[in-house]
Amino acid sequence: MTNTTLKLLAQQLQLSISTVSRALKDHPDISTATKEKVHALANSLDYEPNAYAIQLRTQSSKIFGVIVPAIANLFYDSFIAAIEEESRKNGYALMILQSSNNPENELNNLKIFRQNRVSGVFACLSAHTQNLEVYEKMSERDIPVVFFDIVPKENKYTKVRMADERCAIIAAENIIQRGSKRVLALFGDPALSISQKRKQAFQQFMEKYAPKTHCTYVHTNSSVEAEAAFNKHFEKALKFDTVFAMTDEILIGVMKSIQAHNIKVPKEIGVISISNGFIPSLYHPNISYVETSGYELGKLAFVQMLANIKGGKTLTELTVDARFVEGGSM
Amino acid sequence: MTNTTLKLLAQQLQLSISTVSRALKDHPDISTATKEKVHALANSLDYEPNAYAIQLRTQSSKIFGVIVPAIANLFYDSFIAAIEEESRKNGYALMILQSSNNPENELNNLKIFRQNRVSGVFACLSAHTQNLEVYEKMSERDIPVVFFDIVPKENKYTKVRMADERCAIIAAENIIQRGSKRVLALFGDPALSISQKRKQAFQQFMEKYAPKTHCTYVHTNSSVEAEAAFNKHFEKALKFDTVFAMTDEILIGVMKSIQAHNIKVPKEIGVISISNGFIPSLYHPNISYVETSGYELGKLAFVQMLANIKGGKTLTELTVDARFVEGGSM
DNA sequence: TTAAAAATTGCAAACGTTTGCGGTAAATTT
DNA sequence: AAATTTACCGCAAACGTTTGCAATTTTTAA
Repeated sequence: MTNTTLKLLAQQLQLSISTVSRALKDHPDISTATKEKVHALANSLDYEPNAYAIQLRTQSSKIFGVIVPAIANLFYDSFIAAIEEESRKNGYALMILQSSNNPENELNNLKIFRQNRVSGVFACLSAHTQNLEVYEKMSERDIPVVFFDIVPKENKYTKVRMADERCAIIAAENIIQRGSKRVLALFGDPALSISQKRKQAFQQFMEKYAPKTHCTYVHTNSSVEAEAAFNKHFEKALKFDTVFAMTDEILIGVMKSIQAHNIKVPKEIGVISISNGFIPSLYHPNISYVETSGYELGKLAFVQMLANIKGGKTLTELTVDARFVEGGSM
Repeated sequence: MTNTTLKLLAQQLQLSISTVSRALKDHPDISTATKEKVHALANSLDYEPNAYAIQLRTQSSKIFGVIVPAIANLFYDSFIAAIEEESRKNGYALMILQSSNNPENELNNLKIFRQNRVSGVFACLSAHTQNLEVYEKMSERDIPVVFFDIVPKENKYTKVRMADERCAIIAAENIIQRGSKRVLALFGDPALSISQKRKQAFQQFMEKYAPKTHCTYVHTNSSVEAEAAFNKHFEKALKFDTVFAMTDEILIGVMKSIQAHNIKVPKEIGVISISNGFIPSLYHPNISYVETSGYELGKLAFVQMLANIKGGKTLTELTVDARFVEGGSM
């Protein structure tokens, strides 16, 4: 079956295409009588405007592009869920592509976005992206880019991210409040700025406000590494009374070891992490964590995007605040 | 900056638009000399074909639509990851929308897909969708639909799903092999055909091959309910030696209770579930499970889609096979 | 040398919209 | 009754491609 077009409607109604077009969008030039006729026929014939023709004519699509390292990720998928919701409300659709942390894919994805003339793109840099030229190219094309989570350092870009330092500090506060004497603090890939920021803030805070507390800092790249690290340090005579996990991945490794050794939480050891809340809720007792909500971040990013589109450029770095969520592990 | 178009290239090269167009796609009619010239200029001017113009002209977009109940879901996001990979390989992009299990959203999403003239849609029915007219409308428009996971009953549709009965039977086999005497079997929403299928297959198999084993069947709708159900049944005098969880959600509830009571797995109780593997890997020992891979399902769905597009209609129901993955919980 | 074949390139229509502008008929004002 | 305003509608160009066909030039064959 061939799609119904304005032309078809016009023919059947003995009207011009322009009249039909205007009638469908309630243009004041058109009489109510014809408007009704047009709407009636359009409905019965299931008229659906051709988005491509519209975009070609108006030079503006109603599509946003999104680049994430991986969709299958507890943080990013809640981010995506958030902007998807907002997009729908605002009449946009989403085109989602994953970089798999591969700069080459990132390039290709951007290309697809350009070819589809997206109205804007939400981008999370892949881990080791150095070259930001591609993103410059987007700006030249007047396609706004909102960076999120993993963002470039230069402040000529629009970006939203978690308040990483605050997260680390909130965690440290709670550790101090617990009266911890020996803590094992596990961080992620040391090459990532997110690991650096969190560790630095954490360490500074601890040294300043609890200089007597003994902290051991370890970097791990996976949950398996985290498990091994915890095991190694745990089996030494000096036992930790608290463990801090910078990410869900690390927490998972830690908890496996804790379960394996049948260590009592929080009696024998306190556990605290930074998370969006899903993983901490899987254990008994629930793990206390500092919340970093991908969902909130998504909402914020969307606001930024809209501001960018409507009011020209707005170059700011916004962060979404963190809050402590009490589980039962401290 | 204005986008470079064929017209622009043509002007600069003193060639016709058609020649430039053909040169860029290596049409044999064009001499190598001009081809080179055209490519050179196109490169230096960063020419990107306008996807909308192409689609308008050729009446075929290179976009697939995907509808899932929720993106933030361990199963669906691996499904999405799979078709995203394949799509990229085949020059397609993805437009992903979530229904939030709301038939109204589902309708709107389909509309967006139609307006964007997607080449095909992958659809997972929302839980209580009854009216399949909308999908008929897609077919009328020659837009193939591949259903996945939650699929319609009628077999005039193309669908891929997990081998639900097989999953349940594999689980039952392992339970029997363990020599279980009393098992608690937890299933999901009884309204969903997936729950029905799994339960029926499980029950039949058990009754046939282990009639003496005492099975208690319970339906729960959330992980909290599952936890409560496990608690309730556990606290009765008659203890279970094995528990079966139909989904990750249920497994999560069960495991919380198990941790809370500090029950030893697998010594005091055996645990087995149906899962894609992520959740079972969070516990120590890893939970044994029957694998249902969203990733595999995605690959399969994509093959079906391509077949549909290339070779006209192929109405079949394909299932991806299940396999048992040994953890340490049985 | 001339006719025919092959190699190149260009013309123009079409895809389905939107929109500035001009035109006609009806309604209102003088 | 003439002049002016208002209400309604259509023409035609444009967005950036693709593609059948015709036109031109070059090569080959006779």
